[in-house]
Amino acid sequence: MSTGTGRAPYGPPAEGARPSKGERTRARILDAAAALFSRSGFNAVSLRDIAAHAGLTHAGLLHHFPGKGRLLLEVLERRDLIDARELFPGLLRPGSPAPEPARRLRLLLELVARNSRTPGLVALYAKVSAEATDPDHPAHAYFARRYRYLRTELTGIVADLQRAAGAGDAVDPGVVAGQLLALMDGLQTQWLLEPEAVPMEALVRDFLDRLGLLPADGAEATDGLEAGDGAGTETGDGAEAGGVSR
Amino acid sequence: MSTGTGRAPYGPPAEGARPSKGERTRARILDAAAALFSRSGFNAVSLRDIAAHAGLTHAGLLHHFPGKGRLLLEVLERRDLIDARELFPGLLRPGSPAPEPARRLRLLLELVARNSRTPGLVALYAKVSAEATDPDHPAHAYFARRYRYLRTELTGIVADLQRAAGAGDAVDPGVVAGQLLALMDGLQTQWLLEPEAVPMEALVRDFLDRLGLLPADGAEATDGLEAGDGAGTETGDGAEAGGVSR
DNA sequence: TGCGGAATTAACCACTTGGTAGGTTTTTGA
DNA sequence: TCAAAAACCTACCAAGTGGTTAATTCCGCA
Repeated sequence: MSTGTGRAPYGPPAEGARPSKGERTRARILDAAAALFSRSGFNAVSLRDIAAHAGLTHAGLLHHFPGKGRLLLEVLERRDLIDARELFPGLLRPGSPAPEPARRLRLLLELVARNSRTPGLVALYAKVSAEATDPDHPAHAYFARRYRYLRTELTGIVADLQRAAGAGDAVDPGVVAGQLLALMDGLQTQWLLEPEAVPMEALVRDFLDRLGLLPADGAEATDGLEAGDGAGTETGDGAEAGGVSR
Repeated sequence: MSTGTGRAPYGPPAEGARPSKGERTRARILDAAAALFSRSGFNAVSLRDIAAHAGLTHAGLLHHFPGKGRLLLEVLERRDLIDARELFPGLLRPGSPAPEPARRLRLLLELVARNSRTPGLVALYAKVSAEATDPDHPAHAYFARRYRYLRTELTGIVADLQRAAGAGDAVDPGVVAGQLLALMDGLQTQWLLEPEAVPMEALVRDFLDRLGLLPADGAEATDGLEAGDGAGTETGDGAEAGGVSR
């Protein structure tokens, strides 16, 4: 969202300087696409809708993105960039200087909490990941890779937490990771249908607690919230979050 | 699937007699719609696709169903009818002669196992429930009602199981029910993307086991499988299952 | 056998879809 | 300042969308 991101199509962001007109439009288009995909999924949204939302023609939009599928992928990737910067550094840069387990757990819970406040992109990931189940879907490979990565990464976190808590390998960390990932996903669908009936964060926290993976607890749980969002600056009109659990 | 279901639109099925031509094509249309919705979701499938699959024109299809949304709802409802007949009798007939808890648990696990063998309708519920998150979606009310019902019903089952296992109320049955429902949902999305990497049934079973809700275990787990499908006779080309967890 | 209603169709409607072609305007950097 | 490049628009395309209408074919029953 907000200010400049990339300089040329798919290129790295320009750091200090004011973004060019093209860069600004590109960002506006991505914002609009994220908002509309969130509301109605991928298939039900037209390029003309998105373009109008961004203040240009759909032909103008296609000057910046080669096609609808590509646009979707860029929306998803940009979200990962903002959201998972800390939690799963390996998703972006394969060389992974992972933070310590306790911190990663806290970041994970913060993410769930943040999702609870932002239906928009939660809906994006929920809808598009379901659509992407179809092997022909433009984001199919993206989501398959994503889940594979998240499962293994989450397995590592769980194993670390078990070790830290002295809980041994009473339960297979891979199993717990798969369950945790599924839990977060499934809760989102329910929560989108009936927000007040599904306290996402509490349910995830309870799940972890029952496994003895939650530290001393207390009031330190969500402190430092919003601290990790960094350079993205979280402007945007629609919403945020959604990045990891879906 | 298979033979006759309703006599008139939305009417009860005719029992013994051979179904009329209209009833037969209606069933064929529902079969085709289920198969195609499963493959690509609701929005991405056209009435012409469905009609062609069923061997008629899309105008002919619209003689039997007043519109696309209605068709979707009937597909979903028919699935519930076949699938949840025993597990959640209250979904169909509000007067609920519920089976005993142990049996319901077994039925639940059987359902998960059956889902693991039938991607088609699992995909249907996964995709459509995600789409239906949108308040304007024709199936929105259906899914909201469905989840509400499943949560309370599952809460009852969990409470019964806790009582039967002597596990007291160590954990809130409502919490467990919500988690269980989410777990089953979330696993389906992952499983559809990468079937071999996600052993759905084992993960659900493990979750329940850790809560002490699984009985003695042993080989009796999936016996009597397929026993409960009853009059629907499970023909159809595409697949089955998917009914409850999504 | 014949008749009435159900089933089905071809043709059409107005509208939307993603994408392209070619020209015009605006930015940008020298 | 000025020209090249990037941005953007109008107009178009072929293909599809859900749905309607009016006519035809078929089925089932008397």
